[in-house]
Amino acid sequence: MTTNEQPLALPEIETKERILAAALKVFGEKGYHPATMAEIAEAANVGKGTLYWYFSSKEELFTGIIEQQIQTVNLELRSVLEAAEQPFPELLLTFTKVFLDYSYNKRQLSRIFMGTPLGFSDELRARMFSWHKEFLAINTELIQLGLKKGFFSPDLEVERVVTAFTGLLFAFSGRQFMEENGDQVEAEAVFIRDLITHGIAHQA
Amino acid sequence: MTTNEQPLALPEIETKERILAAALKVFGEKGYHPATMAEIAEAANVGKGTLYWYFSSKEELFTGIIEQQIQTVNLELRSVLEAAEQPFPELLLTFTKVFLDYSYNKRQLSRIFMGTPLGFSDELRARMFSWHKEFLAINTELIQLGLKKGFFSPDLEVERVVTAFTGLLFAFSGRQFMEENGDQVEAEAVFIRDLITHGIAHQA
DNA sequence: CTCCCTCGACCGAACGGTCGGTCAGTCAGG
DNA sequence: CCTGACTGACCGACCGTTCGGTCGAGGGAG
Repeated sequence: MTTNEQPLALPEIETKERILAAALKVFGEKGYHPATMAEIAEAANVGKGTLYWYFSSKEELFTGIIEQQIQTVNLELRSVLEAAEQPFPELLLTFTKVFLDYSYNKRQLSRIFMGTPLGFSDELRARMFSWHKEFLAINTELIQLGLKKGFFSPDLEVERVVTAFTGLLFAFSGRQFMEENGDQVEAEAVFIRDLITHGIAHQA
Repeated sequence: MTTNEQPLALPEIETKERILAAALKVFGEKGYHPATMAEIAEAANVGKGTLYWYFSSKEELFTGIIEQQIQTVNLELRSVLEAAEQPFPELLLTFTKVFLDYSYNKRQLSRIFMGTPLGFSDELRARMFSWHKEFLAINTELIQLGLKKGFFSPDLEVERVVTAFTGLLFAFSGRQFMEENGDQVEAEAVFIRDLITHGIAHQA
């Protein structure tokens, strides 16, 4: 109990982490179908067979990496909702910033996540569907919190608001085709909050 | 000159149209990579070789079909901008409606268009990039028109507004993962216009 | 009208290449 | 010397593309 601190990192874990990181990179750069296992193996500095020691298939590797990433964002977002005694516009701002921060840093994730959910096995498609629903659920919580706090008019359709909000999040997180002028997270989050609260027409 | 009216439709044209329609369908359902030429051929009721009589490669077939579709939307959108003596909020509404109408009917297109631009040849990637830029250009025209008409405050960053607007368009056109409650085009377009003009907070 | 030749749209078996997945084997550590 | 992490040559399935060939319409000659 005294000797085995953390010095010798279990090689098992290290390799698995290396594979996951490489998979995120390669899947993020090329998308699911064009990414090859050989490429991932090379990027992880392991043999192709090693991938199959840790993961039973390309799909499992893919779902593994995505689920891990999504849980990270979702956790962060949920913690924003929990610590929510700020007034709603502040909350909206923080939420937006957390999301944008995350997706600027892990650009690959949003690329994959935004990507067409097409041409996958039924199982994978269902999985992606449920990820998306979970993400929508968190956003719905946010919006409903706004409703409860009297920020939104009660006759607004929640689903519609959620669609709009996530659309804005994705649009600013992605900029997938364009060059990045990232790290304007603050300004962009403010813009989104303002757009939602009072619009962007010249005069009120 | 008197006899050869249009009775015998040139079989050539008919087949090519059939292939294009089949390609739109299959690419739209599965995305670029998982779609196979065999599948497209089957859907078009032609032999696989026939595809190569009309198109020199899978990529060319793909770019052909997309370019045709995109030009259609772009043309419609531009015509909205041209006939623009309406006040700006009306214009915004019409523009949005046209876009949503189109993409509800041709759902495949927006799926492909929104899809990850990943794992393509450099040439195809560049092509997709330019399609996207063209679409952004049209939206920029719209926003700039709003600026000229004094609808937007002059110190708003145009690019930011365009990003937000296209994000909203895509979010409502897509609903890619969700069931469709389409044909609410009118209501959704109104929602977007209102969001932009005065926000959706409870009181002004 | 008929025979035959030409032509080009169309076909699908086959080819070459790629990729996910396998497995017999290696080797370091205990 | 056993165990288990790890390897990479290899396999079979699949896919884009090619190519030799079919078929039927058109048209010219008899």
